[in-house]
Order: sequence, then C-alpha cells, then structure tokens
Amino acid sequence: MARTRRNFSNRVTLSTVAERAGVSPMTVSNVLNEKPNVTPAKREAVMEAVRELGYQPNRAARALASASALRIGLLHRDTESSFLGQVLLGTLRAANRHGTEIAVRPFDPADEKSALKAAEGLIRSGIDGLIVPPPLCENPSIMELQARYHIPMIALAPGASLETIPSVRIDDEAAAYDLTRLLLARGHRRIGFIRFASSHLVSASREAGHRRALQEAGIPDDPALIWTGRPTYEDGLKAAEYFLSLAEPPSAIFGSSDDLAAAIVNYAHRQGMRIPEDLSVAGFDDAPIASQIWPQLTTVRQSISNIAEIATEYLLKSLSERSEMAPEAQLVDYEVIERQSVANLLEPAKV
Amino acid sequence: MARTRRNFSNRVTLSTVAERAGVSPMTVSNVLNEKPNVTPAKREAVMEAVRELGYQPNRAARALASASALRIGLLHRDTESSFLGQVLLGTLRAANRHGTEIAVRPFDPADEKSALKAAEGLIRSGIDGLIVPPPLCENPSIMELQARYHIPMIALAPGASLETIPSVRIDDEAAAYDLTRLLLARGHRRIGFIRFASSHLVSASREAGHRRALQEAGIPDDPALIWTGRPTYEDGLKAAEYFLSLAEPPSAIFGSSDDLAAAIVNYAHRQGMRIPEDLSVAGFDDAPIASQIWPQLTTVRQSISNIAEIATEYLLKSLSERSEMAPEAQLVDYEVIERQSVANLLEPAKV
DNA sequence: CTGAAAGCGCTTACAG
DNA sequence: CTGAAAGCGCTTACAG
Repeated sequence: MARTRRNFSNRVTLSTVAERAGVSPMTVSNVLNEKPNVTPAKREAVMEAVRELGYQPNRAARALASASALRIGLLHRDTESSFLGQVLLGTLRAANRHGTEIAVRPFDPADEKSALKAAEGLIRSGIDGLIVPPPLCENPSIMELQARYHIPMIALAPGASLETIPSVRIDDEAAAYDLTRLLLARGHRRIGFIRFASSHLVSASREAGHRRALQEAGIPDDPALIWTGRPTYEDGLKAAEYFLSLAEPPSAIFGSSDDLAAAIVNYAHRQGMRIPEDLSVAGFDDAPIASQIWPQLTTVRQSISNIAEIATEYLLKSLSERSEMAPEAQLVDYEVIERQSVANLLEPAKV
Repeated sequence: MARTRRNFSNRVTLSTVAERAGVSPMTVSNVLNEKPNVTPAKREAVMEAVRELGYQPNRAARALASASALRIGLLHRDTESSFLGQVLLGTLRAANRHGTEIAVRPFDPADEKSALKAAEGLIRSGIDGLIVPPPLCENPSIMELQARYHIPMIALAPGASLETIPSVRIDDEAAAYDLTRLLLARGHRRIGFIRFASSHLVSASREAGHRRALQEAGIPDDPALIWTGRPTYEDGLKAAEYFLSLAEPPSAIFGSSDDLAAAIVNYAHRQGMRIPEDLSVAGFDDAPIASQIWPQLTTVRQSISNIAEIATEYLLKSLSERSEMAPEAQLVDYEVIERQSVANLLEPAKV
C-alpha cells in the first residue's frame, strides 16, 4: 500500500485555518475568495484564524484547482533595454496575484521572421493569451495570429487604438499636444519636430498632437521644421545637424523619444552650444537616459509597468471569466515633466 | 452527489500521453523527469507520444505534487533601471523551469530602513528563499537576516566574495585588470581612475585589478590619478573637471561604471574636446548607456540576466533538495568590449 | 448559508 | 523495470 508523505513543512493550509476557526474548509475558501453569502460571524472567525496563523494560500494548488492553469506569453525584443524591465515588472505583479505563469520569449529584431516564429512557438507551447509590446503591436503579421489561432492578445502602448485587438496606452496625441503647449508657454515659436517613418503609430500620434498645439497657437505649418528618420541615436545626430544648419534654426527641438532628444543634446554640446541657453530640447517617455544626461530632459512620463500590469490583469480576467475582450484601447494617465533642458524665453534674466 | 467538472479545454495531460504510448502515467512521468531505469523502447514510445500530442506539463500540478510550492523573493531598488529587467529576466527563466513563483518587492533607496522592512515583509509572507541584488548585498543588516530567520539567501554580483552568503558574480578584479591592460596596450600611461567610497566592494575590486595591471607594467602609483566619489552622474562630471584641470591630465579615464564614463564623455564634449582623439574613456558593465552615447564606450560586459539565472537555479536546487548552499562565490564569464571611446596612441596615423 | 465529495494533473513512496 | 494508490492544497458543483 502506498504510504502517505510526511508533512515536512508544518505548512498552514486551508484545513488548518478551518479547524482553528471551527468551520469547514469550504467556508474558509468562500471567505478568502470574497464569495457572497457568508455570515459575518463566520467571516470574522475565519479572518481571525487567517491572521493568527499567518495563512498564505498555496498558489499552485489554487491554480490547479481552479483549472485556470493559465499561462500567458510575452514576446520581447531587447534584453538590454529598461523597457523590458518595466513590462516584466507590471506583468509579474498581475500574474502573481492570479498564480499565473508567464512565459517570456525573445526574438531578434534584425530578423524579419524571428518575431513571427517566436509568437507561433509560444502559441504552440500552449499559452492561453499573449501580451504584445511595441513595436510588435504595429506588425500586421503578428496581429493576424489572433484570428488564425484564436488566441486572445493585448497590445501594450501601441501609440494609437488598434482595430482588431485591445490595448492599454496613454493618449500619445494629447501628451504631445501638452508638451508642445509647454514649449509655447515658455516662449518658443520655432520648434523642430522629429518623426519616424509613417508606419510608426506612436510617432504619427505624437506628431498630430504637436501640430494641433501649433495650429491653436496660430503658428503656420513649416515643413522645414519636420524631420523624418529612424528612431536611432545616429539619426538623432543627423536631425540635429539638419536643424542647426537651417538659415533660421529652431529655438527648441521636440524629439518624440528620449533617445532622439539625447542625441540632439550630445550633438549640440559638440558644437559648443549650451543647453538650454542656446537650444532647448524635449523628449518623450521619461526613459532612464532622460535623467542620465545633463541637462536632464523635459519629457512626458508614461508608466510602462503600470500599462503592462493593467493589460495583464485585463487579459487574465477575461480568460478566467471566459469573456471576450473588447478590441478597444484603455487609456492611462501620463505626466509632462519639466526639467532643465528647456529654456524660458520669456524670462531671459533668469538664464 | 458532487458532479465532475467538464473538461473544457481538451487538455493533453500525462494520462493522454500514457494512453497513446501504451504505458502507465508513472512511466511517462519517469521519462519526462529523466529518471534512470526506463527501457529505451518505452522511453522512445513516450517521447514520440509527447511529440505527436505536443504535450506540455502543467506546472501548477507539478509544483503542487512535488510539494515544492516554493516561492522565492526578490528585492529591487529602481524600477527605472535596465538592471532590474536583467535580473527579472534571468530569475524568471529559472523560476519558470521549476514552476516556482517569484515575489518581487520594491524598496526606497533613499530610506535607510526601507530595504530592511521590505526584506522582512517578504520573509514573513512565507518565501522560501531570497535573491539579493546589489547594492543590498553589501548591506550588513540585510545579510544578517539569513541567520535571524534561517532563510536561504543568494547575492547577485556583489563585487567580491562574501563571507556568510553564497553569490554569483564575475571576477571584478580580473575584469578591471584586463581593461587596464587594454588601455596600456593602446599606449596609455597616465590613466585616471574613479572609485567609490570604500564600502563599495565592486569598486574596491575594480580598483585592485586596475592597480595590479599598472604595477605589472612598471607604472608607479600616482595618487593624483585616483578620484573618489559617489556613483552618480554629477560626481562623474566633477571627476572629469578634476582630471582635466591637472597640470598633466591623463590620456585616458577609466570610469568603473558606464554612468560615470558617460558623464566624462559629456563633460569633455562640452569643453570642446574630441573623444577619443583628445581623451580616451572606458567604462564598466556594458549598460545600455554604453551604446546610447557617441562614441560608444569601451567597457566590460557582464551578463546580469545570466548571473540571476544561475543564482536562482542554485537557490531552487538547494531548496528542493533540502541541501545547504555553500557560502562561496560562483564566478561567471565577462568580456572586454572595445568600441570607439579609446584611442590607439601607437597608431596616430589612424586617427 | 454551509459543507462532504470529487477532481485539477502531477509526483512520491512503495509493492511487485 | 513498471505501475496502482494516495496525496499535494485548493475549487467546483452540488445537496442539504
């Protein structure tokens, strides 16, 4: 006859709590899961026992019993970036609450097919849902997977609302609008803007917000003040070179990403310019580099970990309730952060 | 009578595989867990069935049955840094393999007691082991917790071997030695070095390696070429100011962290100097900033995600085998990366 | 409102 | 070498 295992750990379980509280394990479970229809007296007794014993539910058991056993996949590009850390942190916070495992898989951004392969591998490995950070959420062949495999997906910070899949993001248009308004309020009239190739939703939204602010201020469109490039450091240097060689250079440059803005600052320094006295610079994202350079960048802060947490929570909720997610964007707050990289032209005395 | 739950998901389980392979579930389990004493024929049959069915073990069930139900804690400081992402990634890789949950808890570096509180909270919440990234692993009051609560701990990249707790790290002394040797090989003789206050083991080890390389090259100690500060961007700027104002400035500055090196580059640019033509700069860590600035930094790469993965694996193994970890350091590989921030003084024609 | 029974998908500890 | 039994700590789906 099989022998029962010894209880090495003296673990406090549901039954321990039930015994102490003088109720059945079921009632303890009901209290813990906030089910209605438990008399206040019993609820109190259970809570007291939980407190006394320092009871912690066993997540594995919970996951197994609730037949959830959910696994969600997360695709990521770049182990170096702080972006991944933010995404991981938020996803973990939500996943831990639900006792859910998260399967992380990297892909090679240099290889066109790598992301698709990684996504399909993840799906075949049996994940129940997929979290899609940028820039994948702008990749149609990835988005297509949702329909092909009937796998729920949610996009992180896609820059604009997507038509077929739900997402969590800030309002990039409004945020860029606010930042440009700040630049205008500091007296800037000629503002250079760097955008990415048109396929980047984030960049398009930010440009739209920027233009709206200019328009409202009665500043006419000036194509010379829009520079289009790739979101790389090198192209940031090129943009700076372009803007500073104009007959009438802008007094401020709005980088649409902190990396780009940092490149501008670097280029200007090498030209012997002072920031912000000779040139103001603003970025977007509040990435670590925004406060690692000098002067620190005026920028827009979006909490990626918060976005990832909300998205994961939503995905898990819909999965466990077997309800469909609406293919809509949930907007979260952003914050314009003013640091030292933008001069106030209206108070020259203070410079 | 209680009714059995319906199998919504048509999930492939151990039993499905066993049926297909014509063996018992136990045998499938034995094959999957690489137990000895399974005939090759049965092993083959099982593997085939696994492949055909695309079977994936249910981690929750595995964790529950093996009574592991392990939870490990991870303390972290700064959600902004890419460091956390690396640590999380490595920890997750190992944790996922074991079906282990990881509980992440932040603390406020500005508040002396915050880290201690966070650690104690984590321990009271019932974790079975604790992963301690820098700089906590140089904090005696945290290290003390291991003995007080009998909780296994492992330190990440502590900079030097610790006496009471095991760690995984690179050989910082040897790495700094190698980097200084590279500087020497490129013809540099006057090399400025930035170190942190003595309590930083990482900095002390790196300084020791730097000095050993100089000594072997027959270059006498020059106290004027050692600058002591805090590991901040601001202090990097001060260090640069100091070194460049020397009557005989160094031809190269070794920053002992990439942040510091980046600050040096920035300061020099603002002085109108060219890097590396007028000044060479080297860093340490290969943090993202090392390749986000121009010129990109010559530095030492250590894979934090790799270190975190190895440490987590070791912790989990000792926990599940109920074996004690030896309080020794496991060394992992590092790599000296030569980029554009160091000039070769021996080939002036190439400048 | 409450709880005994069955089950989630595995592994442990054996007996054969 | 192989497998039937019991159990990990919960929750589901009921009956009372």
